[in-house]
Amino acid sequence: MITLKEIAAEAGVSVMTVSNVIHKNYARVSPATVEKVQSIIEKYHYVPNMAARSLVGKSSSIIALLLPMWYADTDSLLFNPYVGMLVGSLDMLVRKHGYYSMLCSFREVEQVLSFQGNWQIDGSILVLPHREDITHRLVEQTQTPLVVIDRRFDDIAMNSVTVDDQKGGYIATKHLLERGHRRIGFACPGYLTMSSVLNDRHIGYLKALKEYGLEPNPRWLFENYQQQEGGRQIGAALAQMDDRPTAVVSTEDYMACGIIQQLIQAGWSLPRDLSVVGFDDSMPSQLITPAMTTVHQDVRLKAEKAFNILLEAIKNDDRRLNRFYQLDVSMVLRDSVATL
Amino acid sequence: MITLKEIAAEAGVSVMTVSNVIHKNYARVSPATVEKVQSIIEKYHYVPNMAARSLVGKSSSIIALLLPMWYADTDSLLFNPYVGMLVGSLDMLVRKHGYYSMLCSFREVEQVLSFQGNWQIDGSILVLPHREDITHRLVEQTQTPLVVIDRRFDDIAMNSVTVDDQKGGYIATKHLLERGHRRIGFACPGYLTMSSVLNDRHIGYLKALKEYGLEPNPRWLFENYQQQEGGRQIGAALAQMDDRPTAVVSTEDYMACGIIQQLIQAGWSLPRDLSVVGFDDSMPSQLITPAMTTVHQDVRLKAEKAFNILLEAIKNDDRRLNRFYQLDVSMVLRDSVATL
DNA sequence: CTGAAAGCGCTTACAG
DNA sequence: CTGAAAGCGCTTACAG
Repeated sequence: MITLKEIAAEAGVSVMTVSNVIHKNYARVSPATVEKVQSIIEKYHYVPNMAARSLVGKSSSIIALLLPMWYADTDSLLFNPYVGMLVGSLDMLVRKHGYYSMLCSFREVEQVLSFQGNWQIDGSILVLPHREDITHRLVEQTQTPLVVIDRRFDDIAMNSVTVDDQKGGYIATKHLLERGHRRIGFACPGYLTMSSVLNDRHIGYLKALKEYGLEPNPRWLFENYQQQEGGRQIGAALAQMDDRPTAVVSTEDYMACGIIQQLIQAGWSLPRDLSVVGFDDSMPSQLITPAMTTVHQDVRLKAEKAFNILLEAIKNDDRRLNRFYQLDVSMVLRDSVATL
Repeated sequence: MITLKEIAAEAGVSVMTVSNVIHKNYARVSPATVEKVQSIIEKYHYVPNMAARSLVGKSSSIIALLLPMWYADTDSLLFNPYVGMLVGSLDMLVRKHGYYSMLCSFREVEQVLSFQGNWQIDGSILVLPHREDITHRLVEQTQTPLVVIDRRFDDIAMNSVTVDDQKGGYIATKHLLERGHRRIGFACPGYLTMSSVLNDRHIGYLKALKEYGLEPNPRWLFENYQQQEGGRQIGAALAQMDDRPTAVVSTEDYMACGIIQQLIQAGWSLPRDLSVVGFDDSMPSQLITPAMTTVHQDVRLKAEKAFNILLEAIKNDDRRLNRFYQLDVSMVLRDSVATL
């Protein structure tokens, strides 16, 4: 690895002249010198040492992608395909803008703060922050710009990008109502009251029912484990019920998949015997049969909005600009809803 | 952010004594001094500046996770759930061993080399390297330890972890043969001859057929687009055939999902009308109905083996130790194969 | 047990 | 247009 010093020696100029050429401060260097230095740079494939830059400058060019490990000790958040999609999209933006992505799996706020200090991170993006307490403390204590995806607090200045979850719950339910359903259940993981995301989706559900003059039936609120396992349990419960709904809105595609799978295995014909609407339009929703009608969110756009806010916060050197973007949602109609 | 210098000043000792305390060189510092310095470190939550360390030492503590962008210009490799699983597993190991993960999406070898120089990367792991030419050049030209996952070259020293693909193709086919099938097709993406991975799976398939005295039927070699789309095309083709197989081995779960989905939509009953075996045991294989019988590979173990080899290469300061590990595969029996 | 010195590769004022 | 100097935060010999 060749250094500025060696280039300077070979060109017979000072180190800072080479530095000026690299940074294209051509006003400060004669064209002849520029050319000479340039050719040596190319000859040796000079690449700057970012550690040295980071040390002297105020910027490290590193963006931290914060991945909480609040679910399982041995699982990475990247096992979740939605997170893969989000992190992948973010990384492409990071690279495109000349930054570098570092992964930071963490359990405690302190780990993030250490990490940020270790690398003089320019900014961070937090993904899938289900734990409200830790997220709140992180927002309070971070010393560098931070954007939180999928979570917003009203009592503190913060940057975030969320999805219009209320609308999502609303249009999912409304779609079923328009197809003639009046007995509509709601399926979600068992921490409905703890998660504003889930809670908003539920509020949207209630709102749509109300518009049709319907009362929610408490027996049709299915709280269970998350993902497929919970869905299978709910499917099994549905199969046992006398007074069952004709349709279910699920707050997760994976849970909806579990419901569908369980019932098909029990011999039901879907969507005839039960209509299901999922949430997120994640990959399996189009792989299963019947392909799932679901609430779509644009994950790439989400990444873009988050990154743009982060960029702005970095430029303004303001760790909490208090910027906010709410993504729209839309229905993707496939085959898991029957018209009554 | 407090620095060594400031801690030294407050403790009334030299910078290098503080450094010795941090590195636990207690033999070189009196217990009283250790305690005094320790308390100041804790009081101010000192964290080392990794850029400075990287600059002075030989190690940056950064591991690069190399993600080729040879598929689509706008897609990250992390959109692939298998890659998410792998990268997530790797990141957990990286963190556990005191390293840091940087993502490096790239298209050309030169980008990787620059990246490695920029950050004085300690080591790199390359994931999903379908492009043989670029991978080969990368192995030749890398200046730092590198482990390649899923690809091996015989003409050059390299570190790699692969899967016993030949065995995979063999046991998948054998399973069908044991269940009474004699008319068995093979479905794969259209670059069978270019990919040693796919080719090995095909060799295993042929070997199993041969054991049963069967000739492969060229009409039952289905090459198509990759993933679900190709599977759907193959499903459509199968639906049209007169002389069709009773079972298909697919080199990809996603492709197998497409086949299954297409045929169910065409009114077929699976596995009665067609048996399907997938490959990889990726997440959707258990979400669909019928749940898919597939060849399982242990992605976590794969990550572990790759990381261990990398660690060894780093310790030995040898960029091409020429270490190699081949993962075993096994059948996961679910519901997509009928007994004839 | 403790410290003064040199240096990693770069950038940032400053002087000419 | 060009350069000498200082310094970012740390570690590594070396001397005592």
